[in-house]
Amino acid sequence: MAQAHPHTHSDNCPGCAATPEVAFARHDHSTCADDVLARGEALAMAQGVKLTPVRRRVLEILLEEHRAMGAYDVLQRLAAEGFGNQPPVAYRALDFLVENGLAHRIRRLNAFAACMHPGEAHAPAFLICRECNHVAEAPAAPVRAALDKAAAALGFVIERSNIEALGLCPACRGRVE
Amino acid sequence: MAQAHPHTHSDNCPGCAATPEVAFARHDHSTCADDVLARGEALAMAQGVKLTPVRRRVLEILLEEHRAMGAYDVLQRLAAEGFGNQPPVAYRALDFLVENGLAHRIRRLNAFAACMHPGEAHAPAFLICRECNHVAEAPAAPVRAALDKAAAALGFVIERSNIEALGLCPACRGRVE
DNA sequence: GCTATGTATGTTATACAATAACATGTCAAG
DNA sequence: CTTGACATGTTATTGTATAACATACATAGC
Repeated sequence: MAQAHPHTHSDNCPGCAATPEVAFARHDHSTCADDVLARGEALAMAQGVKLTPVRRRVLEILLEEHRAMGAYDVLQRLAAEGFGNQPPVAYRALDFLVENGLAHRIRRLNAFAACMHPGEAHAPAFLICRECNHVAEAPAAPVRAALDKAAAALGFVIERSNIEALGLCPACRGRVE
Repeated sequence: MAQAHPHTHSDNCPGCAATPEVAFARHDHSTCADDVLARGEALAMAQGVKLTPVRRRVLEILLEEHRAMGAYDVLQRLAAEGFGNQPPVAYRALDFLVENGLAHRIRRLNAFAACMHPGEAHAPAFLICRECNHVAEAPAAPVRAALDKAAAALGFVIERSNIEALGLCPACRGRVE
């Protein structure tokens, strides 16, 4: 199921920013998805938590859809497949994935997206295109470092962070302006 | 009305981070509030937009309460003072303030807080204490710079950004752990 | 094997957040 | 004085998230 769309899809790839070059470029996403899912399983195993059927399926859905999805979007797909069809089912699975670094919550969109490079220590920054709504997960270690520094100056210790930006992706910048 | 609580309040000051020293420290907030309100008016004037009664009152409320407030909290206070008591009234005023740099939206909390240094070019980062729920607006120009750089590497142009962090403020760090 | 315990899932109901759509009012430019 | 732009008021609805409780399922210990 991981290779749900083994095509080189024509949309921009919202989450794949393993390398800057692919972030907003066209590429075969099935490879990313398979890889991420495999790493997710390994990671869960290593952390002693369980990637149960619902949780795994939610991760797969996020990878298949390959975009930021609302909890209710996910829920709809779960329900169609015989899983529970009440909000908590989706929220619990999504929270689990976020908690364990397999997905991210994008608050600006009230949405969730699969983490495209789980396990790797990373402080993700999300770049949201206001035109096409695609989301890229940018490597932002330096951003996080700067943030830690700013917090430290106030004696504040950061445990989790959300770094999100709204703007124009390369494609849309060319198209609309 | 700006000097609503002319006391040296004992809570930590959630928004005042004009200088790192005051961010989480005790201080007389009335000065900050008056100053901010005055600057807000000047700013609105300069930008050719109007700080109408509702909008002004919302800003005052945010300054008085001196914490991140939900739209419905603000609405409740507006209603008590004879302004409209329907959600759009609060949301419109809040959106206006955010749009014009007089307030910030803290998505993690579904809340809004007065900007403590309007006009100054700044990319605010919010430090949210998970214990006392206080919010500090940290100066984060370097963070924003790093973020711009990361985005630029992907050809993405940032227009607006939200940088939020959850953790422990100095006071709570001492108290709970 | 059997039972106790923790964890995951299912379900009901509700709380909380935000916006669509439309009506009314207000003010200043023409 | 009318028009147009913008602000406000109001109704209704939609969207997002969680509390609280019931049930199932695994597995560690007896």
